[in-house]
Amino acid sequence: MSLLSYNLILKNINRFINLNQEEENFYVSLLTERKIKRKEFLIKQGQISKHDYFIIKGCLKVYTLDNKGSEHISMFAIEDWWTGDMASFISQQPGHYFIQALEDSIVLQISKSNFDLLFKQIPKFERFYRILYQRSLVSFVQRANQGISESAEERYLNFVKKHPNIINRVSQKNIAAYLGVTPEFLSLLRKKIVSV
Amino acid sequence: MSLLSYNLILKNINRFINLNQEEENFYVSLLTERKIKRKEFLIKQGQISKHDYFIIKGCLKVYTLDNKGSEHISMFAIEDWWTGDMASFISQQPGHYFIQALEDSIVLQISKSNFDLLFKQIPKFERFYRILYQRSLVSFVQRANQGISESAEERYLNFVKKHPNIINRVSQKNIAAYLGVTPEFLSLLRKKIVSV
DNA sequence: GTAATTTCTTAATGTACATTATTTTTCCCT
DNA sequence: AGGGAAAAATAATGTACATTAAGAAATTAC
Repeated sequence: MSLLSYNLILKNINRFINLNQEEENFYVSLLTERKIKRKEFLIKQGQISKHDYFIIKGCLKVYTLDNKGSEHISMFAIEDWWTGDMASFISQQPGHYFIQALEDSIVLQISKSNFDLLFKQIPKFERFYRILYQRSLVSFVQRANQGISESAEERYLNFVKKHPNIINRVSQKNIAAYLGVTPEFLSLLRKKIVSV
Repeated sequence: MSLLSYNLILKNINRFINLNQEEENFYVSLLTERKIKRKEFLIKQGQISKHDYFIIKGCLKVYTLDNKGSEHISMFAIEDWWTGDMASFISQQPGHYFIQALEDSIVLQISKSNFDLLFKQIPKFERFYRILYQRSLVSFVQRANQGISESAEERYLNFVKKHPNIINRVSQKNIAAYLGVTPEFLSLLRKKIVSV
């Protein structure tokens, strides 16, 4: 595991809790680095999710396929973000999500058993995840409401404003699958927006 | 604070962590009981949310008004559930949500300062909230996806299956505002479903 | 560097749901 | 218990977005 990876994840964690040198060493010992090429999968629908992931470099999408076979992206994960199929990881039951790399990527992963061990050995991590989940909840509640209350055009404009960096890295087809519209309709929206 | 309230919230907490007698006493000392009549508000949009709530009895709705003035319900809170405007409560900034009683209700509330104190005095509560938030996240991620990927009819049928008890207590107008459709369209859906 | 794929655009037609208005039913209040 | 208010049903018309199909542009792969 490279020094770069090590620094990035510890800096992420140190936003909320302070670890001493010994704790840092122990924590890092629970992680493994994994390289994944564009189009490869971290997990697939139906599998039990064995790991939780932190992105060091690259970009991935988390998505499901509905019964009609169409793709719904629930998040894009880029550098310094956490991702995974939480429901499957926690329950160790088959999951509903695919996680696929959109660019060659590097992630750090922690296994379920090491995740459990972590809380036993360094209870401070309860606090870290309490705060991390709390913040995630705030944005998911917001997104759940937006999904229901806003038009596709509003959702697109909000996404552009909030994640300009992602817009430039990800195809419109994927943006459409995130917004919950067809690529054709997104194309139409963009044309309309530009012409205004 | 009644013995009934006391037992219900401690039982809820003991699902995830074990408190000794002293800890239970301290925890309960941080709470206050509040009665609220049908149609009254716990919090209103624009206010800073001073408390987090646990429902002892009754039923409330958490909702926003969008810029067109229409109502979007993000959850119904009933007995043995937690609720609040988490974003506002945590940040102590003005919030976006209303919480209104649909029936005469009794809640236990904890203030922001007591919430902070709780983590200092009984760090086990980090674990409790870590697990609570983890579980909420799992269901919100699911709801965010359903909001985007399913038709109104599918969302209605899922809601009926998942929360049959709530269906019977809450008006169709409110169910419609939760599902993100008009009451007129929900009425049409129900007619169609019954006739099948 | 060029063929092969994939992505993006444009346009015609179709459908899920909104809006508005009216009537009927249920519920609430004193 | 009865009058008033809110909720629910029904129906006509309108709109946001889907679907299908075809061609143009951009990327990928060998």
